[in-house]
This record gives sequence, C-alpha cells and structure tokens, in this order.
Amino acid sequence: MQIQVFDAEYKTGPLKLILYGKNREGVYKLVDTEFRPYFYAMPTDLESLKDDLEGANFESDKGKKLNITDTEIEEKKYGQETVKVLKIETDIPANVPKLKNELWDLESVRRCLEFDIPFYRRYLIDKGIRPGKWIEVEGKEQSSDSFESEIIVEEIRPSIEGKNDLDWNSMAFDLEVIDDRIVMASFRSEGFRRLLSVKDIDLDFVEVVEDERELLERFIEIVEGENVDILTGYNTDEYDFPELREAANRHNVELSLGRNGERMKFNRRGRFKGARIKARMHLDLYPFVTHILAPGIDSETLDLDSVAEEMLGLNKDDLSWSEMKEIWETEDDLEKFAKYAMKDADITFKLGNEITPQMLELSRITGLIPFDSSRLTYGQLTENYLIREAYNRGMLTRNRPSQQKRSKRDREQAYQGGFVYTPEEGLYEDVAVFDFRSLYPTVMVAHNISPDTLNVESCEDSFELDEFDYSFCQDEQGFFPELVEDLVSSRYELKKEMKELEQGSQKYKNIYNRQQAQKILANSFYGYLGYSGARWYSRESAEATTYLGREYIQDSIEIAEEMGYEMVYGDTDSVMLRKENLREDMDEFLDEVNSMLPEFMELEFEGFFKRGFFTSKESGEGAKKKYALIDEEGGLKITGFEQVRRDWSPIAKKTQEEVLRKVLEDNVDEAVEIVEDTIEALRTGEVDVEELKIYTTLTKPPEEYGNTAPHVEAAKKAKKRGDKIEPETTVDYVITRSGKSISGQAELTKYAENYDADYYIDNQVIPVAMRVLKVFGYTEDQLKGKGKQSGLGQF
DNA sequence: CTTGACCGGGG
DNA sequence: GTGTACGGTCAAG
Repeated sequence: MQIQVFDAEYKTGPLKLILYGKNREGVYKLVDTEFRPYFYAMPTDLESLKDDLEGANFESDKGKKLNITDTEIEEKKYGQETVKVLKIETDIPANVPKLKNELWDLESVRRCLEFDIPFYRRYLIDKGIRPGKWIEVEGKEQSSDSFESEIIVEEIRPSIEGKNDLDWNSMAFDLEVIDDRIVMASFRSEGFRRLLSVKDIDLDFVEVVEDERELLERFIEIVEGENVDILTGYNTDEYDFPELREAANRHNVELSLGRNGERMKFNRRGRFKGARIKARMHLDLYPFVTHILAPGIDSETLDLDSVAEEMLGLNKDDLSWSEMKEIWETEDDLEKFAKYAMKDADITFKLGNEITPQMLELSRITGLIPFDSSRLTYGQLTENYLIREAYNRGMLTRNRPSQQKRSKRDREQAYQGGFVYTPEEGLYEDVAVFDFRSLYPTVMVAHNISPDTLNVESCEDSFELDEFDYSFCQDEQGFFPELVEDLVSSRYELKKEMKELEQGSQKYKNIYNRQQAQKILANSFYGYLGYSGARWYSRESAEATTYLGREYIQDSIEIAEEMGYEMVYGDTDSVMLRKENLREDMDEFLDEVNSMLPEFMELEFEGFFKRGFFTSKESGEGAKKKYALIDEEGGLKITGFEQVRRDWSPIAKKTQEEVLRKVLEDNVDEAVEIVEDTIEALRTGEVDVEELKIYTTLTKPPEEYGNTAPHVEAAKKAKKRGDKIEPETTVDYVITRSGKSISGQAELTKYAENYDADYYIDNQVIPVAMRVLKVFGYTEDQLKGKGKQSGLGQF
C-alpha cells in the first residue's frame, strides 16, 4: 500500500518501531519489529577492537548487561578521509549511549559516532522515509480498533509514484482560564465551531457543560469525534496543555487524546516542552513563529493578535485581562467574553491554515516528523537535514560539540558580519532598493565554501583568500554548496512554476509553501556554520562567506557611484540608490553588476519608495539600521526604531509612529504639532490612563527579585496593600508624582492617583520624538515650549 | 564595557 | 527517551 507517514515512536519489550500514516482510505498503524538500534565505533586499530569485543561483557553503571547483538565493518567518509568503522548493534535504544561510554574507554576505540540520534529518527533516515512524501509498505494486515488497520511491516521504501497531496483534518483550540480553573474551551475546524462553557451563555456556538470535569471529557470526545489529524493552538505547549493536565489531575480524568487512546505526554526539549499526542499532530504555532517566522515578521511582539494581524490582515478585538475577569465575575455581558474566546480559536485556525503547511513542507524536506519540524530552531532543523543528507552520501555525522568546546567557540573573537553603509541623516525622495538574491547561499555555492573543502591538502585548484590564511578547494563540489545549490535551483524552478499559476489557488499555495521551506533551509546554512553548537561548525567558512558578501556589495556600490547614482544606504545584501531617470537607467546598472558577479549570484530590483527617512546617533553620525520608508501606496516600513518595540507606554509609541508618518509625508510642521499636542495633553492631565500603562510580567513573587525594577517595586507596594500578587501575572503600572526614583514612583495602575507628566514628557515622548525631529533642527526645548509649568496630572 | 538576570507566549 | 537545546535586552557592577 501507499501511505504518508506523519508520526513515529518506538516501544520496548519486545522492541518495535511504530509509524502512523495516512492515505485516502484512512489512518494506519505500521509496526516494524526488525529494526535495531546501533552506533559506530571508529577504531584506532580494527583488529584489536575486534579482539576487545570478542567475548567481552559490558555493563552499565548500575550493573545492567549491555548486549552487543551484532557488529559489521563499514566504510564511511569522515571529513576529508575515508575510514573503516565498526557498526555496533544492540537490543534497546536506551543502551546505545551507555554502550558508547563503555566502548569509548577502550584503547582500541578512537571515538564513537552517531550515538545520539533518536531511534525513530534513525529509522526514518535509514529507510529513506520523509513525512509528506509517499512510501510503499508491504506486510501483514491485522484489524485494529483505533485504526483502519495495523500492518506488520515486511518491506518499506520511498515511493516514486503518488504525487497528489493529502488533506489533513485540522482543528484549532483555545482555553480560557479564570482563577486557575478552565472555564471555556473553543474549537474550530473547517466544519466545526464550538465553545464549551461552564457558565450559561445563550449563543448558537456555545455548549454549556456542568463543570470543569465535563469540559475535559467533552474536550477528549470532540478531538476523537472530529477525527483530528492536526491539532493547533497558540503557546499550547507551555500554557493550554499544562492547564489541561493540571485539570485532568484534579478530576482524575485520563487525557487520552491519542488516536490509540494513549495519554498526552510532555516531551522535554531543552528549555521547552512539547505536548505530544500519539497518532495525531499537535502543532503549536507559537514555537514555529518564534524560531522560524520571527525574522520575517515586523510586529514588535509575537502574540497571537499581532501575528494574525500581520499575516492575515485581521484586526484585533481587544478584551483586556481585567475586563475578562470582571465580566466573568459579574456575569455581565458573558456573550462578549464568549465571542472573544471563540474568536481566538477562529484566528488560530486561520493562522494554522497558513503555518501548518509550512511545517509540513519542512518535514518533507528534512524528513523530521511534523511534531519535531514545528518545534525545532533554525540550527536544529538544519542539522537534522544535514544528518540525513550525510547518511545518504555515506558520510558519518560529526559529533555534537561538548559544552567546553561550545564555550571555547563562543569566546573566540567574533568575525566580521555584513557591510553596513553609514547614511547621511535626512529625508530622501524617490529611492530605489536593490538586493542580492540569497546573498550568503549564493556566495557559498560560487566559491565552494564548505567545512569539507577547507584547507584540502592535495588540492589542484585552490581558492585562496588574501585576508585569511586558509583556502577552499574547488576540485570537487563540497557538501554544503551541493545542498545549497540543490535547494536554490529547485526553488528557482518552483518560483517559475508559481508565475504560471493563479495566485490564491491551492496549487499556488502548495508551491509557495514548498519554495518558502527551501528558502528557510538554504538561508540557514551560513548561520549554522557559525553557530557554536553546530556539529559541522566551521568558523572559517562562515567568516569567508561574510567577507565575500562584503566584497560583492562594495563592488556594486562602486559601480553605482561610477554610473552617477547617489548612495543612500546599504545593509549586508541590499543597496538604496537615487538618480534622475532611475526607472529608465536601472537595467543598465543591473546588467553591469550582474556581469561582474560569478555565476549563480544575482542583484535584483526590489522596489521603489516614495521617501526614506534616516536619523543619526548622539555623535551626529548617521545611524545604521534605523530608518523608515514609505511606499507609493502610503505603506510604512519602520526598521530599528527600538522605542517601538520595548516596554514603552502606548503614548510614546503612538507619538513616534505618527511623527514618522508625517515626516515621510513631507509634513514636518504637522509632526511637530503632534508632539506639542501630546505634551500639552500630558501637562493638562487629559491623557487617558490606558495611554500611560507600562506592562511587564512577573515571573516570581516580587520580594524574590534582587533588583529594583519599576514593575517589581509597584508590585511590592500593591502586595503591602493586601493585593495577591502571584508569579506569572502581568502587571501594568504608571509612574506617579510621589516617590524618589523612577522605581519608587511606580504604582500599579489601579492605585495610581496621578501621573508624573514630566516623566512621560521627558523620558517617554520627547526621546522618541527627538530621534526623528532633531534631524530637522528641532531641540527639546522647542518641542516642550519654554516656561510652562506642568500641571498636576490628576486622574 | 562586561556580566548576569530577566523575558517571551498563554489567561 | 540513542534525552536535557535560545537569543535579545537591560540594569548593575
């Protein structure tokens, strides 16, 4: 039969590897009892290693027997050499690391390798199985209660046929928790929309449940009844599932959410945990947003509303935490609460429809199950891809660096990054942006930069870098350039294919996601080479890549200047230029640059902007990475104005954005008026307290903090007044007029009777406004108007 | 300038 | 579970 695998695990006693897969008939369980765990021992001397293993008995620290069930000599590539290694097979996956420790102590063993690859991943790699790709299975079919059937695998291999995509049943959910009790749960899929509530609410999508216990039971029934393949949520790993588990413990309910009836379990993943539901895909959108999508998201925060607003264009419908609590307690307008809760699942579902296909595409390329591909960081994703591709090329995977090695790598002098042009502060009209198509990946391909081409001893065609005392051999294509070239070329083909398709069609979306996943991976290689935790760490490769990137962008700038362009700004892989008749002349410029570039590299036209604004540092020198652009449709692109991102009051953030917009609309006078009006409003006490609130989350009881941050001091004072301040609460505070320091003046909003207008003027509004307006010659005093005394700012 | 604490998302 | 993996920002030193 043909099937697509989407989940994998193993069980011991006796050892079986279990896959869960789906085709058009349904969901199947596949069981392979033949596959055995193994690792490699690289010998100092093969014969004496064989002697050492002959009749040897290995024991774990606890005295348990560690069996070697089989050994085999294999020839593998390790770095630039070919070596003979001994494959050591054992009976239980958990014995692999233990046995590895025993063997590594032998004098006949130089090192052990590939002892830390999780067993189910090892299986998928060795069998060539990738989720999202069809595989062929032969075996004995048995009936099963939970699945279409269960198959005892005899043969399993990648399938050449089977191009059509599968549909997955996706469902999003969200919980509402008040006073540590789950009071609502909302669900949304293509054909199902429901809110469970423990309080009576008369709305068509609401199902009223008796209590929290019944809510849990219904939760499980809904997931089962709707035959969910993909369950999504936002921060469900760290919030919703921990809440669910606690509730389940309280009521002694088994959270049997797995298709096989198995309990939800948490997987430890470093500082994170992942809620794992067997034979379904629980894909938390938040880790993927932070790990993978964040660099491409402009929003200052990565909360559900902001991310959905940016990715889907949905506007938010804010209900603050205190409002929610109040509604729940007073039972006044519970409908509003219910609609809000339902909307969260709706938004998550829509966001999931955008994001889960990207996760599945990453699984298709890397071969990781979606549970993993959705939660790993860039580096880990790249590494898992490398491990698989290395295996396919008969290469041994390098070992992970020890903690000491990592910190040694971290302590090394940082190498130089991208080239950033220092702009002249001011407002520029009609700027054009050009950028290099995948600069670092293409540099790596163009110059064959790779850990395995670095300083090859007997190399005929060696590329020497004048700046550094190392070289890259050009005789054979290296591991990294080969992978990058495959990804970049394949992506290029897909992009061509995309142009032929109707935007918004399913086919278009599929291909878009595929090329997006390839882009993500191709771009991660450079960073990976310079990441201290990388198995294939190569500082030289990373350093050479940025060095060559700088050379190419500087060459392009030189060409532009020779051709009469005015250089406005440039950062790493892009340049902003100005010139009369630019639209007519730019092809000539592009041709000139592209003929200078090696094959595979390309400078492209990115777009026009009506105006660009650049500011300067304290020293008066133009500020790098801090600018704002407005396009011809009036769209703003603000970069680097850090005030927009931090814990600043809404009034400061809003003022800055309005000022930037006015400036970009070439209306500096109105920009100044905005600041003056804001200051005036602060002075006369007209400003709404909402505009002054600063939010921060307390992660522990306030008295346990060593420092005196404003939010901590405000919380301490509130506690003295008798407030219950628990860890994990977000406090909002205002800087009032009473107190000695800023921290001393901080009060929780509800206790604030007045506000310190001077603080908000001098420390919030003026600094962010001045960042922009000083460029036009304004001083702080001018913005403040002189001599006026601040009022009391009473609420 | 360096070091170490803190934070993210969720309600 | 072939376990124990972040990265940016800020205040204090």
